[in-house]
Amino acid sequence: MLGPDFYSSFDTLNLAKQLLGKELIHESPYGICSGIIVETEAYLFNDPACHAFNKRTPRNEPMFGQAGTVYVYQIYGMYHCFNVVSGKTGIGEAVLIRALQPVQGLDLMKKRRGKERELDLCSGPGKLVSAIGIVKHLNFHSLASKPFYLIDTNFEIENIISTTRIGIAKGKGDELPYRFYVSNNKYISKK
DNA sequence: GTAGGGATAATCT
DNA sequence: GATTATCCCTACG
Repeated sequence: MLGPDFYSSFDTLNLAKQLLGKELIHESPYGICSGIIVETEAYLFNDPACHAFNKRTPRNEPMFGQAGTVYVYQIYGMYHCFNVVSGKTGIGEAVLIRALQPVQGLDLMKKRRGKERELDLCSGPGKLVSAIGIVKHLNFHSLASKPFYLIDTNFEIENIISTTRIGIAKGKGDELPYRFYVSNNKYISKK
């Protein structure tokens, strides 16, 4: 299991890249699901798209905690997104996990998602949250402990592609190259 | 296979 | 009252 020092050893942009190739594991009461992280986005404190850009509020409070804290929030009234808090404690920054390559618990993921194709399980931030059973309850959880944590792997990464982020309004940080994904991986959310 | 739009509610102003 | 770090279905070629 990756410990607290892993998350605090990098600034937010570098952590976003370091998270690629790590295996995210959730041991829920219904079973274990996991996947390799293949796509991330960084959100910095001085970045208009960051939830913590304006000020500290009840919703973004986890972002100001220790690096490695879980930040889960609801979006569009129906979906949840999962972030890994990054940077120094007291500064609101985080890395959005956008896609996984499924590894363990495929049957449970298919059941939770109501989809059969592997490509439809974790190829988007809302999808992967649903697939591996992340719930609002895990907000503020530390990824350095069970039941929700990361491990290192031997996953081979040829190259990391850096592009602009998905779903950001024009003029609100849409031009920043803060999206990262594993090249030639078919499980990413989109090209 | 791809483009367009509707669903749906917490959060903040 | 506006906004939103999304997903899925439908229509069309």
